[in-house]
Amino acid sequence: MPRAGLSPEVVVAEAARLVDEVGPGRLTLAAVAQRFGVALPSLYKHVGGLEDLHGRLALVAARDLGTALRRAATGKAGADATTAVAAAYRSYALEHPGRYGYMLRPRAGDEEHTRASGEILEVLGGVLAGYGIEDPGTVVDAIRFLRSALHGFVALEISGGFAMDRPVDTSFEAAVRALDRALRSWSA
Amino acid sequence: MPRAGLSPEVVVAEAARLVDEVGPGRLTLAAVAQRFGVALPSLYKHVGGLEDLHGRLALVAARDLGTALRRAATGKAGADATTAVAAAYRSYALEHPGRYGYMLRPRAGDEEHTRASGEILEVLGGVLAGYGIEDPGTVVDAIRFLRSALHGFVALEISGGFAMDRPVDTSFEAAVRALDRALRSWSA
DNA sequence: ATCGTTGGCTAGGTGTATTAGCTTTTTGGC
DNA sequence: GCCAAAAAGCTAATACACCTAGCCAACGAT
Repeated sequence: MPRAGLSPEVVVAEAARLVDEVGPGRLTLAAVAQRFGVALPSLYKHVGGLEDLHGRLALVAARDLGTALRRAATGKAGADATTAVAAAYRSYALEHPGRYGYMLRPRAGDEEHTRASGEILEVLGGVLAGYGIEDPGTVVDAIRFLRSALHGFVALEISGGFAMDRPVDTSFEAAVRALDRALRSWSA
Repeated sequence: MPRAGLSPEVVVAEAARLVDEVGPGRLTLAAVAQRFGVALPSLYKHVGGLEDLHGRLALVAARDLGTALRRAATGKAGADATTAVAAAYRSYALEHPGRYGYMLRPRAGDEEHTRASGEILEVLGGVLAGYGIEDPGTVVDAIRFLRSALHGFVALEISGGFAMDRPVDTSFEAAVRALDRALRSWSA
């Protein structure tokens, strides 16, 4: 019985790769086990079950997206920052559609996920600072608006919701410009 | 063996009610059958299976949302139309979170769903007309932007993504105003 | 070398989806 | 009204998937 060298991290990473291929909702422990050439129950030595795995994917997605956004935002401000962060957001979601789909479904009371989400919000807040949006309440509104537009766009794109005959890239650029205008006039 | 009086419509309607209670992803044929006091396989006389049921829910959601938006938009233009349509969109999604979650996952090649989605897009296009956005390509971009923002907002709200300490209603109003500004300056 | 811990395994139970085939009810033509 | 055909329910059986329990081999520290 040679060992497969599993660990929680390895299992989650492979599950993330798998779910990006097959799509969210089609992730099964059976398939993950098969990838490792291991019997299904062996996975329970590393993760708590399917729900637990979902939650871990949510964490991975939130963390990775957060760092991607952070990278994209550094050294930029205003429209540049908006464009860069939006592009990074979309890239991550399109390259990792499976894990992205789990990002919003963390395990109940997952402190790490809360922190990872906070990182994302902080980056978005930083973008807003470049527009002079500072009032605490207003910042929350603007963050939610920005996040809604980005999430909505990529969610629709991933699910094939953009069927009309126009390049999605073009529409995304237009959306980013629209966001920029909305943020510039936020105080109005 | 008295009959239960099932039909495709009745089954789908009950499934829609159920999924709004338990949440998308927790819909099972077993639970639907139990609601009717009927054995599970009996459902197969009316729907083609779980996947088929999902697709039918997608159709119901798209149709009902479309008519709700149409009602909200009639007799309004500009910011009024935007506000009314946005409110109707959010209301439908919050009142029917389960079926809303299936709206974007129609059965492959579902012609009726395409038509129902077209109705939604048409209403949104009508809103844009009030802003003088007429160029065909530009209209598509604006529709996608509007839809992204609305979908993103309610998707985040339904999944509990708005955890910060500020009323979601307030943020939604701010988002609608931002959308209005972005649309007013669309040609810029 | 050994002993405890860890990481695999098999076996078994539960729940869901699905198909096959049977029976009863309803219905429609005569 | 009767009787055949269709429709709508059923039970039985299969196929997966998740999960738990408990066994045994491999590894690592002493």
